[in-house]
Amino acid sequence: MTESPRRSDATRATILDAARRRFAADGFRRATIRSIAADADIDPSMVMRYYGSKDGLFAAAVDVELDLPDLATADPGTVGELLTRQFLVLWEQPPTDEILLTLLRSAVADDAVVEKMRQVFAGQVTPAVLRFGDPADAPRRAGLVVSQLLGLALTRYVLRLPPVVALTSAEVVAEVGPTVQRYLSGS
Amino acid sequence: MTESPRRSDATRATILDAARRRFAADGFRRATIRSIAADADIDPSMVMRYYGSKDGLFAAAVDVELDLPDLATADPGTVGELLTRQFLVLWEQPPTDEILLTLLRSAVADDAVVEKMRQVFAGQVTPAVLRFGDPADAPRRAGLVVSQLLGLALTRYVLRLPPVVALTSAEVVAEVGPTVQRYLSGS
DNA sequence: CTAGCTTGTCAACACCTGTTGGCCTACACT
DNA sequence: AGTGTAGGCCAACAGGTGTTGACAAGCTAG
Repeated sequence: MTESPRRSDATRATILDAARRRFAADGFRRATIRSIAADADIDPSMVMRYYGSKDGLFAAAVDVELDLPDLATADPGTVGELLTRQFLVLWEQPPTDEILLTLLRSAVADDAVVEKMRQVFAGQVTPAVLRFGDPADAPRRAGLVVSQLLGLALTRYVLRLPPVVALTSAEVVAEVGPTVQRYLSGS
Repeated sequence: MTESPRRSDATRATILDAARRRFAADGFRRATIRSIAADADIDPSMVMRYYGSKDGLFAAAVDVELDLPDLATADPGTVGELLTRQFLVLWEQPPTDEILLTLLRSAVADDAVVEKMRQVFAGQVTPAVLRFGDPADAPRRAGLVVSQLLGLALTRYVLRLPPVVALTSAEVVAEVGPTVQRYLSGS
């Protein structure tokens, strides 16, 4: 059943890699097919051949799996810190770091990406919160948690506000963790 | 000393108004001079005549005065709620609502706008926090406060996550206010 | 009334974008 | 060895961008 690996798979992966980097650095609109192709040392028309269009390439580049921890089996007293720590890992380690940065950078400019972020929220974040506490107000609690965590990502990785960048991972967990904990537990 | 009002001042203001709306709706890159001119019922070249360039127009459009409350004279016990409430007003009332949306939408795509946001942070937010509590760690506390408040703006006004949009102003103040309070007071 | 400056329009420029089709090269199979 | 096909490159397209300059109308000062 498994397709035999073709010669082109390498270039395909190279393109996707360059695309992720460019999208992360420049956002969807500023990142051009030509610049991505140049980074991958390939002709722009190859990008079209393999991914159909710029939109197709973008869709392939931002397919992300958050792998959030199971909050149901976690220690209820430190679940806020756990989630915050995992969030930092996602944003600072390949391959999700570039993907998430891309999503956030592009969400502001394109409505289609906003929709994609809502999907990630509804499909991956809310279900995780749903396994903790009262299911009735889970969406509301998930929304508050995300407002804090995405704000952290925005100020730390996009705007790079110096005092927020200066915080160590442990400090972030210590400061922001309790906030997430309070939102999760239902204030 | 005051310049006599010219006939062109009206068009000038019309252009700036249309620009703010377009920038807020589409972000810097997607908002074109032609579309702004069309909204203002004016020729594109007029925009250039009055504002020099698209960058000049943008700079004029995002000149913002936050008018944050004086935290030194406020009740130290409710200063978090006070700041959160004022933040909501800024984001939901003209003329700052469109300006702030523009800044946030464009900051993600353009490094120059990121710099502008850092300036607003350093020039208007940090000084306000500086008037409350220990000056030594004021930048750090200001950074944490902004991480929560900008995250709120991001999820509520840009991504429009349904559960966050559904919150009333009073609910936002009740949920987020204590977080801001804790950050301000130094956890 | 006339001269001059302001306000505005029109057309064009040079550039960059995503996208397409034709062509060459080199491998793989018979 | 010969041939078909996949991988890759080049040149061009149509459309949209910010920006510019020349030119027409209209108000205002002398």
